[in-house]
Parts: sequence; C-alpha cells; structure tokens
Amino acid sequence: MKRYAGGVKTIHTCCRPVLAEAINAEEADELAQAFKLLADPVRLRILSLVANAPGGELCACELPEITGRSQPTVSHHLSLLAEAGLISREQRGKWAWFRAERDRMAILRDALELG
Amino acid sequence: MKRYAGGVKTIHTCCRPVLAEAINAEEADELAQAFKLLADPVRLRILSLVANAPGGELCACELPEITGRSQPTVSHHLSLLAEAGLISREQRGKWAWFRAERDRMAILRDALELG
DNA sequence: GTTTCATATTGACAATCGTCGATACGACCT
DNA sequence: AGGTCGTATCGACGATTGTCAATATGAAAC
Repeated sequence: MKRYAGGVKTIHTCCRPVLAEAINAEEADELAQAFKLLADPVRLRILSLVANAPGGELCACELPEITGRSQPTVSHHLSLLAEAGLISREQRGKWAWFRAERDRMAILRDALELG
Repeated sequence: MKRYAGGVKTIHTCCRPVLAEAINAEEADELAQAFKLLADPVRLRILSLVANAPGGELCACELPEITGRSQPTVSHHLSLLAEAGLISREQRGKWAWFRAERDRMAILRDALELG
C-alpha cells in the first residue's frame, strides 16, 4: 500500500479546538494530516456522495463515472478515506460498499469550533 | 505575489454541508481549496496562535521563533491565510499585527456539519 | 539623507501527491 | 479449470507546494 508522507493515521478521538486553545507543533501535525484528507476536491466529493447515498451506502463501482477519474485513482482515494476512518468499507461479493463515519467527521468539525 | 495552483480565493460566505447534501464538482473545488489552508501544520499552528493571542492579536515578528521557520516562510503563510480571509492584517509602524476572523472559520466548520 | 529594522517578494530546489496504464488479486459464473 | 468482472496494487510522471537564501520595500529614528 502506497503510504503518504506523514503516514495517514486514523483520526484521533479528540482534538482540541484550534480557535479556543493554542495548539502545539505536534497537535498541529496531527490535525493538518487530517485536514489534508479534505483538501482534495475528488476526495471531498466522494465523501459527500457516500454520505448522501440512498440507503447510506455507495458502491465503489459508481465513482469512476461520477468523478471522471480512473478506477485506480478512485480506489486510492477510497483507501485514504477509509484508513483515516472517515468512511468504512464492506465487501459484498465483488463489490465494495462504503458508508460515511459521521462521528469521525465530527471530530474535525469540533476542532474548528469557535472559542 | 506568488499565486498557488487553484488560485487562493476568499472563502465564500456560505458552503453547503458536505454530509447533508451531495456537493458537485465545482463546490468540491472551492471547499477543497479552503481546506488546503488548514492542511499544513505551520499554517494551522499560526492560525491557532493568532486566535489565542492576548488581546486577540499577534505580531508577525514572534512567529519565526515560535514556529521554527524562516521569516519569508512565515510571511508566506500569513499572506495565504489573510488572502483567504481567515486572518486580517493591520500594519502599525514597522510591525504587522494579525487577528483571527472567526466568522470565516465558522464557514468551514459549518461545511462539516452533520446531516 | 542614511541607517536600521520588520516585512514582503523573488527565485530556486526538494518533497509530496494526484493521476493513469499496466497488472495482480478474488469472487462469481459456466 | 477457465473466463469475466470489480477492485487493489505497482510504477512512473507531472504538477503543486513548503522551504530558505538573497534581495527589495517601506517605515521609523538618527
């Protein structure tokens, strides 16, 4: 598996709110890694599509057509999102289905909470 | 001024919540550009330091030492954040003072609001 | 005007990352 | 077993970007 620079880690269960407390270098590293996941238009759209799919789940097979990206590229983005825990994967036969993990996303939102 | 790839634009006054409505490619581009600003540890820390500075403002002169980056690098990051409207700059004599623009940050937080 | 000092800009380089073609893997079918 | 189809991995390339040294800009003080 192709690893990314900082190493994509699962998003922590808690992040201090950036605007309410001054974070240190280490915390900034972690949070920035997480926000990197949202910093790509294709990943962000995939996340949104999965979250709003009928039945709450989306088949990977639909994404190359919708996003206009190749199957390997889509697979790559899905892996990154899943590895961070923002989505979860369930293999059913040949197909891979994904669901949004809203709790994980809430962690990132809370980090942006105003002071 | 060195422009970044997508062109750093001021963050819009409204973003649809990613998890509540499926966003289109154009919206994803805009939002991803915004999240790119939070996707760097030094920028994120600067943002946090400015937001939590005593009196609500921080002098640029303190940041090279705190962040361990050169003065040009700090200036670069401050420019990006200011251009997006996440911080505001006020020149006082030789010194540049920055304040956090919480309303702008709230836009990004709201985009992560759960469905 | 000249010096000093904080900040901004320029130019260049190394590292990162999004992308795709080719290929491997695995499940289902006949 | 062999074929088909959806997905994952590999390898490579081009574009983006964080970084710093050098230099420019501009304001205050002498």
